[in-house]
Amino acid sequence: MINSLRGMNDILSEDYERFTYFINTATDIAQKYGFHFIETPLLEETALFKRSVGESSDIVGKEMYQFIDKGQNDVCLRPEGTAGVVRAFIQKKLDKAGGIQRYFYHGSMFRYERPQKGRLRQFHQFGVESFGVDSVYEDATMIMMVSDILKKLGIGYRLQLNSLGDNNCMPDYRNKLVEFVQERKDNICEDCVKRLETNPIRVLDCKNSKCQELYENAPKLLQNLCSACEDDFNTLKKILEDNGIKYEIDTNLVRGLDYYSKTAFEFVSDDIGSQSAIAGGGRYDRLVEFLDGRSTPAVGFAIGIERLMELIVMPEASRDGYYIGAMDEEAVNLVVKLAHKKRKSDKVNIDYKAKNLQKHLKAADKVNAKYCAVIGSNELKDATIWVKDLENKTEETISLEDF
RNA sequence: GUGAGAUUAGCUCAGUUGGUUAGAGCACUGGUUUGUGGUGCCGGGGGUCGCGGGUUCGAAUCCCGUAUCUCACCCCA
Repeated sequence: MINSLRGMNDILSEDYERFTYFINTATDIAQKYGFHFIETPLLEETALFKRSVGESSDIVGKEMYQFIDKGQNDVCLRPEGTAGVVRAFIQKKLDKAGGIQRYFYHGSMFRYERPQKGRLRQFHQFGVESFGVDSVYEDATMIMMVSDILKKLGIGYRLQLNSLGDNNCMPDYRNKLVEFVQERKDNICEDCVKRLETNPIRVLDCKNSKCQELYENAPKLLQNLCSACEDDFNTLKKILEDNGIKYEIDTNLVRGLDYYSKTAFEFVSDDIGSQSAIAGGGRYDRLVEFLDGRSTPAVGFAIGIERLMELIVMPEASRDGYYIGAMDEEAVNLVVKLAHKKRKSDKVNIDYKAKNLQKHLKAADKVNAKYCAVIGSNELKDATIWVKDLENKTEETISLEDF
């Protein structure tokens, strides 16, 4: 027997219902915010992710499904969605077109990791990218959108906020931090020593409690912002407060992808185990330029669908459509014909075997049909059909023409 | 990549110190006082006990390997 690969799941039945319910509600909300769907390839040139996500990140460094294709191209399955959308944005010359472009997408992402709760090798994200708006109102709008989606799905969350600064203040801050950490180099963990070289900001995010103790008095990002960044951050907080969205400031929140600047946010759930980040995003004003486009401000977020699955509160399934059955072998043909006709307007389940009434009612109940319609020898005789409303428990026998 | 625990019927799980044809509930299916469901009664099918080796007269049970799942670390959605 051949099984699916490690960390790659089939989605069917109830899971699929949940999955599509999520996609539908998220899509609906994104469209209400004025976003348009975009689909980008699952396979991209490896260089795209090396440049955007960053070679120092774990995602690119050790988690990519990367290979050389038959044309000797270095390609990989996308590990995240933003890079592809930005690539498309530039390729279609929308950066030159100016104005505002807003997109949403959903689809499979691939990371070669050890699977655990809330983490798969092929997983699904729903994401949104907005180009051409430098106002912090857009950042707030992103957060409101995630909040709307989660609320609509009945999911509780905590919102964590931080500002990563911009080209103006970040380099200075980074130097300060490096200096601070260098002085304590002998006592920090191996990973942090590495981070010092590759991406020093990430030491803040280190899970090692000894390191965290040492960094407690480290210079804080938020206290080293330039006035423009600080103003924006304060405005953002104000907008969120005005719109009734609670947040926590987390000065150590560092997004794992290199392209973020200024606003960074993460939605976390306390109900799903250790992989608690259910959505994350922020501003990435430098990325378009970095990928050879004309400098364009941008913000976005992504939601991890699998992590939400068990948290989604599904609306109650109501009875729907018809179940049609025959009690007489001779009526089966007729039943098939009726189902074909009825399916033009309603959902119809049908049984091809003649059975007694009790069996049909049970079967109709099982598929959650609203009506159970049955033809037996009596009905066959006078060209009628017996229809029972399973919800209201009423029944009637009507002519086939009226059915 | 590291660590821990699992893997027996479609699903959830029993299986006593290794000992005859491996069980239950649910699901599926058939019958039922001859046409009324979600909540009756009686019956039936379905498992090479994850896979591959080994120990033994004998292995679901003990040992080794391997795959997958789960949880955690790391990282992230």
